[in-house]
Amino acid sequence: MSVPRQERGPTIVDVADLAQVSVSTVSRVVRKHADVKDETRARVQAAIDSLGYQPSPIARALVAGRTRLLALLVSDIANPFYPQLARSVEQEAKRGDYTVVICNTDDRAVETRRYLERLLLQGLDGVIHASVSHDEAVVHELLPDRRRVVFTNRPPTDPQASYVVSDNAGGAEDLTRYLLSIGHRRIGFIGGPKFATNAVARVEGFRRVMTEAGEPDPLVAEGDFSAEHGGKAAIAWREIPHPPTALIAVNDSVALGALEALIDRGLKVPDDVALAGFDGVQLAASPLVNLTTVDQHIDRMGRRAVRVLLRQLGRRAGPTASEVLPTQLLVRGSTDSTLRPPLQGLVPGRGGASPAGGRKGRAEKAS
Amino acid sequence: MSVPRQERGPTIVDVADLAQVSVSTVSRVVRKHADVKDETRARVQAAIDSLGYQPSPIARALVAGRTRLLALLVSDIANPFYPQLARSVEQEAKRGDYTVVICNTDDRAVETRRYLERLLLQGLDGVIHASVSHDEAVVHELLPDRRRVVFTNRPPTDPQASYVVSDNAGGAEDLTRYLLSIGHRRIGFIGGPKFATNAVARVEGFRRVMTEAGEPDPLVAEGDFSAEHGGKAAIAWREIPHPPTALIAVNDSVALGALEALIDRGLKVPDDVALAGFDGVQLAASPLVNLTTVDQHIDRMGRRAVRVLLRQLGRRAGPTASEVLPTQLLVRGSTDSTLRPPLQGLVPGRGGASPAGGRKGRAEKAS
DNA sequence: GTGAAAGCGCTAACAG
DNA sequence: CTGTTAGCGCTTTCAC
Repeated sequence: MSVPRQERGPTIVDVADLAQVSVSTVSRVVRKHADVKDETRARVQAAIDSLGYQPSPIARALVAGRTRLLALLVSDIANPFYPQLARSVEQEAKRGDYTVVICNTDDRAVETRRYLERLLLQGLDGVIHASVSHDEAVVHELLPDRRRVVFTNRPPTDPQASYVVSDNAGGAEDLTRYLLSIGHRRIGFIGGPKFATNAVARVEGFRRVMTEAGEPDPLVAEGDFSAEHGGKAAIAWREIPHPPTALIAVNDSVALGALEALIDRGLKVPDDVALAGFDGVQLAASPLVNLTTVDQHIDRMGRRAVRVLLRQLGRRAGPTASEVLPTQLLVRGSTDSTLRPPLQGLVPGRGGASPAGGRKGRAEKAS
Repeated sequence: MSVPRQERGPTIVDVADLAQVSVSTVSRVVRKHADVKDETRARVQAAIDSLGYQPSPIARALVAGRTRLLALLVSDIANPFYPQLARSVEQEAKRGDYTVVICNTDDRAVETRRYLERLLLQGLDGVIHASVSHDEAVVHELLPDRRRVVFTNRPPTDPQASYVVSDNAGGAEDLTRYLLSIGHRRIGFIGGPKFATNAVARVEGFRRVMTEAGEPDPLVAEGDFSAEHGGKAAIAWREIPHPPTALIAVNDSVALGALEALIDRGLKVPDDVALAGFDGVQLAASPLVNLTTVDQHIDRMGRRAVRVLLRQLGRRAGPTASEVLPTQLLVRGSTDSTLRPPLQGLVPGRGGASPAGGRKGRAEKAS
């Protein structure tokens, strides 16, 4: 393993030599810490500038036990929800002079463990946990200090744990009420895995409202967060006696899978079946998709999560903090045919008619 | 800044004490380096196990000047191309016991500089540069050792630089020839920024084939990689005297933007205008999109890039290596109406006809 | 105000 | 085969 060694720049000793002071004085100047005589400070600063000296984070980390490194744990970077979250997390972290590492867990606790073990040894300072895996125990085991972690996207079980999540149940309630209000009675919920507490909360909200509406035992399909699951569930329900007239997917990705599968079967959305998602990813707003959804304000959630984490990291004994953010229902063409439907009527060259074309109503209306 | 200090686990000294040997012996055992008597090794190993000792990467990095940390520079994690690339890069890096940090440059050289400065100080070992920004000079300035960087996605200018890229020109040529072969003469190319060498190569391939076909001055719209740009260019060309009958977008994201804009105007794809992309992102295969594209085999590209980088990192004097990977044309409904068109004929509830439904031909055929 | 000295946890000669 | 000895580059008492 004769690997090339990183060339190092000037060290604190070089600066000290040049400025004719001790290293401790240089250290003080660099950290603008204790009192240093103005003149000395100036001399040291000049030496720093002329050498282009920059302190080594590695050495600092060795001494301080801190790295200004945060990890963002996501389920699947290929699910558009996570890149959106990642961008906002990264941006906010940058403002606090932290760097973010993105880690894909694939919702497997073993991956959570792998990353955490590795990065903690590497000197990780904190974790933004946006993955929904059944791994809370692992996190608490590896990071017993609750202040170093903030859960987002899904609420944690541990009452001590810090989190920034959406009002998942409330959002699902709003959405369900809306579907009932436009006349749907048979509504199917394409759910996520039962270890995902955000998915569970959404199902609960749905169930609650349905029960209130006199539909105490609505259709619910458990599964994972894959588009395939969405597609399969949507199709399976076409075969049953009284197929649902509306579907709610546990998130936009699953909704997209359902939409694709429905299209594949030649079904019309929203006329044959209405469809809604949850998250509010950008893609859902595309005219190709035009999906009714519950907006989590992903950017805000990411920003808030970082703020909360940095606050906890910043003081010695501060308690953990938590936030529940409101959601917003976005009604689009996939449930409301007076708006543009998910898909314009573009038909193959031979046969089939084309629609009126152009816009049909506003593309979207907030709840 | 009274920040909580990371609790540290047992150190090498603890192990040495327990095993009644010197730290160097422990170090040897840990690194399975020099010869250690079996009995000693066993004793040390027992101590390691009982203490649950794990060496500190930070201290190692301080001594070795290496961290087993790689950075993946991407233009925009929200462009589906990059998450797909990131997954394969991450996976391959994991196999070599490296950890990958994903960095968004937004295609701004200043961001490249920011990340690189920061991470190099942090002890970054190598860089997979998949962002296409005009920042090659910055990279070479900050990382003069060419072995520490591999460019992917876009070919670098520096002849010494290592890279793993697709045959961008060739892919564009294949695509253009295909469009000509199905009868298109007026083809518009929605290009990217001129600082992006991959985009430039694609335009060149396009121009070459068009010239050969007797269309020496085809439509080309320069711009950025945004979906907006795709939409605007596609629309703008509807207004000119002889609008193109086919469009090629510099990548799938731009193509998606164009598709959305065309739909928005009530135009039919591929009948009013055919549309193709470049990249081969998963979304392009969706029945909602069904986009003809040039497959870059993103996963393979990411894997190869990591391999090349790790090889260069691994030996002291090995020369830099480079690879150009072949592409594959994927013909789908956005250019071939005998396949399923991008959008099934789903029309609003009132008015408009619905299509035959079900599949129309194979969803896709390789070139 | 400033400096000297002792590490942080590990690796890497160099001796035995 | 194994131990001793220097550091890696920085922070941090504790003196002066």
